[in-house]
Amino acid sequence: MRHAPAVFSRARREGDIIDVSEQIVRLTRGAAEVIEPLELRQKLLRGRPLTVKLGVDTTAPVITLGHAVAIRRLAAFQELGHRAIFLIGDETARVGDPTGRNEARPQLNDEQIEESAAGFLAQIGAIVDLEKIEVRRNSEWLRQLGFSGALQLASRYTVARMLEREDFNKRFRENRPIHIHELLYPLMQGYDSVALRADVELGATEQKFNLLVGRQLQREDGQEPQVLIMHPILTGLDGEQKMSKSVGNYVALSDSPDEMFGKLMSIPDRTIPEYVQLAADRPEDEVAAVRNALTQGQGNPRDLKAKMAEQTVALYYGAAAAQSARDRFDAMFREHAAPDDAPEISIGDGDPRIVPLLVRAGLAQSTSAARRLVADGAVRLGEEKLTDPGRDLSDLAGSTLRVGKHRFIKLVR
RNA sequence: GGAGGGGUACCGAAGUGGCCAAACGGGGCGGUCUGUAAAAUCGCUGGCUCUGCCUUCGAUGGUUCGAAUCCAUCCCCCUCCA
Repeated sequence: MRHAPAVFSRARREGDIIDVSEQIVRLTRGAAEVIEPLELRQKLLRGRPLTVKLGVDTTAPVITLGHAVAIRRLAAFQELGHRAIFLIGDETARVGDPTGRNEARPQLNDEQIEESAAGFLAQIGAIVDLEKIEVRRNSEWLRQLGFSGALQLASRYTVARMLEREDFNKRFRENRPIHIHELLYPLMQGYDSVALRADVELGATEQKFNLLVGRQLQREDGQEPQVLIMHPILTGLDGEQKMSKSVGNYVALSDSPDEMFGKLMSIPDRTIPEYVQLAADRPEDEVAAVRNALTQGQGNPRDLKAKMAEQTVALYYGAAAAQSARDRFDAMFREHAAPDDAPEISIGDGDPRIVPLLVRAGLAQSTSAARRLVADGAVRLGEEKLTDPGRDLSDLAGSTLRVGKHRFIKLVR
């Protein structure tokens, strides 16, 4: 992102003095598009806190690093002393946002909505200080609107303009159903910005249409239109589809440091810069440095990836935990060393033969599966593969077996 | 309201009387290799007292020496027309 030369207007926040240009760099880090950058500068130059709104789909049961991208940006505003509003679309959840879907989302009842919102807030505590952030619900104003108010809102937009939106357009062309209430969704979201008198709205690039509706409605209401800061959509671990729970290519904020680190190490090399930017949330010059190193073949991509993974884990668990997750990963996957805390299984507790023992240890779901593991050569004692399914392990008390790439059990009497 | 299409293993999808524990693809697991839980490549992927036996193809009941495949009833999805 490029900006005009530094303007020396200053905002005073929590004892720090941060000039506007520096603020812009921090607030738009990782952004794909800002509408309009100049307006953002003007708003900041006034030196008063901006009202920033992030609407979230709190119905997601698991918060991923993908969700975290936007939330981190909201946190950045809050840290700089702005008024950060986390907007729960409780009323819109009753409608079902069609964005990014090819069909209508299910409509939820109040109980489901509150339950998922509570779960959502509990998970994002690692990113934002919930004490300092304002949590609002759009039912506050949407319910007061009433039917006539809704009609008035609906009269501000035409069907043709709504159909400009790609997903609606596609469904319309393909003769697939578009429910009338779905057409109202962008208006509801836009009206949220009017009701909050938002200066800035954050959202993913796929939200652009809805975000722009907010600008228009504010203009019609006589307000200064909000600035849109849109972030890219984080690619999932598979390097193909966007990160989501349903695809299964995700890292959850609730993942342990080890899980988080390991999952991040599985991304394809070409997505490393994207992750440095959006997952590790590093500044633009660092992202550029990584991108250069990769294209010019400097250094091992593996090491760049490990650094990114460590930085990302550190955001949620701190530097020490991230470092030790990295150490454990190296020990387990590079050196194939047994961890100190390998689970123990008692040979004496039942059949001492290898097949039933694997089942008892939970390393195979059935006797048949255990037989397959043994036949495949997945079970080894040091360098020796144990391939006899009838092998009696009574004499091996005290040794550690490795099963597959990274599972270990310690045999005890 | 009318007409039609479909429900098969974790998912998608073949199979329409025996050669079917059920092709193929994905996913998962494992071997080799490696820079990693990447890529590539090979193998496995219902259960068991495992060269054999038992259970499975929406549900139930039939026909048959024999059924995922035929018949009956029921349950559930979808499309088109109105």
